[in-house]
Formats: sequence, C-alpha cells, structure tokens
Amino acid sequence: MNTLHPLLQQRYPQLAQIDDQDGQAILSQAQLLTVPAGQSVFRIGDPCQNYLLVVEGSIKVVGRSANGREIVLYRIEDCGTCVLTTACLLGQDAYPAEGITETKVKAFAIPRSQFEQALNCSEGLRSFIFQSYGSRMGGLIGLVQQLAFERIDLRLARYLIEKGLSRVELTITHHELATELGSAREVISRQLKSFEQHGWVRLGRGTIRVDDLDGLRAQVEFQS
Amino acid sequence: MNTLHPLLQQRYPQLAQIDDQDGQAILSQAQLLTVPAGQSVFRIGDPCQNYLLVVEGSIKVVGRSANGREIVLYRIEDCGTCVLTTACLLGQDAYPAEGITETKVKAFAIPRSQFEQALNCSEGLRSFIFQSYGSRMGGLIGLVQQLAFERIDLRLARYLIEKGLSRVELTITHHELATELGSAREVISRQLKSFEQHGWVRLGRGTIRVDDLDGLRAQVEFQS
DNA sequence: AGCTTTTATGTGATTTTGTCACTGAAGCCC
DNA sequence: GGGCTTCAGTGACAAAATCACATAAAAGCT
Repeated sequence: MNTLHPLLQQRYPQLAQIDDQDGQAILSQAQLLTVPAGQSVFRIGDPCQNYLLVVEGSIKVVGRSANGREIVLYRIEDCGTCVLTTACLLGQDAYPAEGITETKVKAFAIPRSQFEQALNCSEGLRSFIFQSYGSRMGGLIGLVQQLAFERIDLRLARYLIEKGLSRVELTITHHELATELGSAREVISRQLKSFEQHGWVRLGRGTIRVDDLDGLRAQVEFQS
Repeated sequence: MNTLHPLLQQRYPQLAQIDDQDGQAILSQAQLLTVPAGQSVFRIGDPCQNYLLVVEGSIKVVGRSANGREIVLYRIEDCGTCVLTTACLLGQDAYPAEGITETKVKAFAIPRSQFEQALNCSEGLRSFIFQSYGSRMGGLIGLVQQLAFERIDLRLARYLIEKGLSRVELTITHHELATELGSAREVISRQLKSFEQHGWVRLGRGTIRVDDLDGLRAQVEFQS
C-alpha cells in the first residue's frame, strides 16, 4: 500500500480519498521541492515539465512586456495548484508568464509523463486536477475589466485599502506596486505623492504607511 | 437506453463515450434552444441558471464599464461551452459580463440542478465539463498582457490583419472595433484615419477595406 | 419625394497615463 | 569615507481617454 505524504494529506484532504491504485501510486512518487524566496520557478517560454502542488508559501505569476513593464496576473498562496502550469501541460504550450516565489515555498512536483498518465488512468486524480484548475477565470476577467476601464488612482487606492486593513505600514516599493497594478513606476510615484498630500498615506523609502483608510475609501466611492 | 441528440453527438463526439447512466440520462434531457442573432443570452448580474453547450453559431462575451465602455473578453464560435457560465455555476456567482449572440445560435441547456447532479454522479460528464472549462485561460492572459502593455495602434493593426486575411472588406463600425479592443470610439477613429492616410485601408460608413496588408504588417513589426 | 430620427463618424480641448532622460538621496559593502 | 546599488522625484513630451460638440449618411415615416 502506497502512503500519501503527510504534507499532501494535510493540505489536500481530498487526495486521501482517491481510491484507485494508479492515482495513489503517482502521488506517492511526487517529489517534494523546497525553494527559497525570490526565485524564479518558471520563465516565459519555458516548456512545462512538472505539475505543481504548492503546500506552503506564496508564488506570484507575472507577465512581462518587451520594454520591461510587468503585471501580476495572480498568486498562489499557502496552498493550491498552478493553473497556468495545468493549462500549459494540457495544451502543450510554453509558459506565457513567469513564476516567482515570494516566500520560501514547498511544493510537490509530478513530472509531465506521470501527469499525463494520471489523466488517463486515475479517475480520482483527474477530477482533482480539473477541479483545482478552473477557479482562476473569475479573477482574470476582473483584472481585464480593471485594466480596460478603471483609472489608476482608483486601483491604487483599492490596493492600499486591501493591504492596509491587515497592517498599517506596507513594505513595498513603488516599482513593486507598479508591477502589482500593471502600471509604470513614475505614475505610481505621482499618485502616491498626491495621496500623501491629501493626508491619506505617509511615504518612506520602501514603505507606505496608511493613515486614513476612510479617505482612501471615499476616493474609491467617488470614482466608482 | 437513453439516446444522445444527433447534434450533440456530431459536435461533441466525446459525449457519446460517456458510459455512466447518470451522465447519459442528464444529457438526453438537455433542452435545445435556438436564439436569433443580436440577442442577449445573459446579462451582467444575472444569476446563472443553465449550463450551455453551443452547437452552432457565435456568441461574444463582453465586459462593460460604468461609463459605457465595453470589451470583448472572448468568443464561443461554432461549438464550445461557455466557460463563464461554468465558472458562475461552480462558484455560485452572478455573471460579471454579458453574452450576446452574433449569429443565430443553437445550444443545449442543462439546468443548474442537473448540472450539479452531473458533477456529483457522472464521472464522464464531470471530466467533460472541466476539460472544456480550462482552455480559455491562455486567451485571457494574452488579453491582459495586450491591455497592459501594447499600444492601441499595434492592437488595431493586428486585428485588421487577422480579419483582413479572410476578406478584404470588413463590415464593422468604429464603435464595434473599440469594443473588440476595449478602447474608445474616438481613439479608433483617429487611428483608422491615420492608417488611411498611410494608404493601408480605405474607410466607408460601417466598412473598412484593407488595401495593404503588408503595410499593416510592417507597422506591427516595427512596434513589437 | 420631403421630413424626421437614428446611427456613424469627425474634431478640438482637456485630462490621464505612459515614456524618456535625467537627478538626488538612502542604504550597503568594503 | 568612497563607491555601489536601489529607490524615489521630476520635467518634458507622447499616447490614450474623455467630453462636448459638429456633420453626414442611412433608415423610417407620411
């Protein structure tokens, strides 16, 4: 009898339910990887080699333009599978974006050949893979609409509100913020300066202190 | 023995392979709908009531902003399932976009309750649903990157090249073009005028004649 | 045919956003 | 302290979106 790795069992209880032999066999062979923070786990144009089950840590998936601008497409936080990886494996495509660890990440890797075998042979694993696959659509559609329709000050204010709820002082550079929103560093700098003049935030080097959540909220209300 | 509707069988041969009773029972009860061109099949904020299997015709899914701008998120052409519908059914969400028929459309509808039953009981249907679900990811990621990084003249030229390959004279208004690209009508009008001055296109009311594909291609090359 | 209404396009002025080319300031490492 | 690198500020300009209109062609009506 193959046994499921305790980390997998803890993070993905559904996997323990899989009762077919093939699925359990494949899972028991999955390699546990540990990657430090700030590392690139896949790059644009890379062929996709492994199905990834993240059990710990956070990965951001960013798109990149020819002239160096970037945008965060989505994140995998704490636990989840990489939809982009699944899409690439299914469609035999190269990665259209880059994956970067934001913290130390622990993940299980299932090589492409075994992934394909799982799709063919294991009902349980197939179901699991497709279930976890879909959920990102809504987020991407929202992102498209924000990019197409919403002003950058609105999006910036919303970002600061969201992050400012959990902690007053954010540790993030203007450049990183620009990447989060898919804008340019200078634009973000100017907007932040204007926010500071309104008394909503105070700026430091690499930090933003959110002083007036309600002021930011009013700005969001006003815009939308 | 339940029999699969010939149209479904023709368009989705995989469905005939489903060997479980429940799946076939649900499929055999699917309602065939016929919708004329130019009709809205779902609106923003609508709750999602049916799983849709399109067998004929084309539906465009468009997002809308508060101040009336629009963007085409993706299309279902000829044959396919509506990913957005699937996402909404799975996530119990309201539609975040609108679906509009572009031609006469024939589609099979499976009511929400039976869709849920299918997910629970029919392995074959579950696999089918998730398979057809994912494939739109790549397209949406591409759209995000175009919106975030690419200039509108580039995107417009690319659109004209793509459509101009099959026919020289396109029947489309500037407003519709703006919706395709998620831009504003005036911006498109000005760009087209500039294209016309370069001799790449000739403009009529509601029509665009592509005269110089290579000119447009050179423009795309130059930009990217 | 003449008239009205709707739809499609044109255009100037202004604002917002992105780009380019710099500057200076803060933190880090010998 | 001197030399890095990273982060932020800024002015000039270009591109795109918005607003407020003006025409003008088509469609509908009597």
